[in-house]
Amino acid sequence: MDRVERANRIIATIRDIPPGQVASYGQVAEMAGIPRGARQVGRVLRELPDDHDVPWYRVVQAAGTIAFDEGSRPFREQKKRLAGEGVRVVRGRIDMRRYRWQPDLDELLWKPSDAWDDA
DNA sequence: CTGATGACTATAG
DNA sequence: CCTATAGCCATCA
Repeated sequence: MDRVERANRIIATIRDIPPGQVASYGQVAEMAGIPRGARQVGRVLRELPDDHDVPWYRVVQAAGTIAFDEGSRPFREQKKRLAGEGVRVVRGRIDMRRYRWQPDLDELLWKPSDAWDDA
């Protein structure tokens, strides 16, 4: 797997994060098939072209904090975009128990009938 | 090859 | 909550 492919998988994973939900750098890496690649995720995001439409703001640190310095331009931008989707940043933190992207749970919520078939 | 660098993370005090 | 420390790993000088 070369650099380009890793980047593509990371980008693809981030695109899959549903609006109103977030994922940590480490989570994105793991889901992209790159264990312990949190820093690589940050690198990819940092190197995206200016015009991209990747939902970068849905990626936050594992603790629920925004990776940029509080008060910085990107920090405010990210907080603003998240707020636009209903993700609140309270006292500098996002409640991960509530907003963390959980693919398994999403599936249950989206097509519950399938999961209940055998009942 | 070596060392420095991060949009990172986990743990300990 | 904060700092320090130690892992982590691709990339670059």
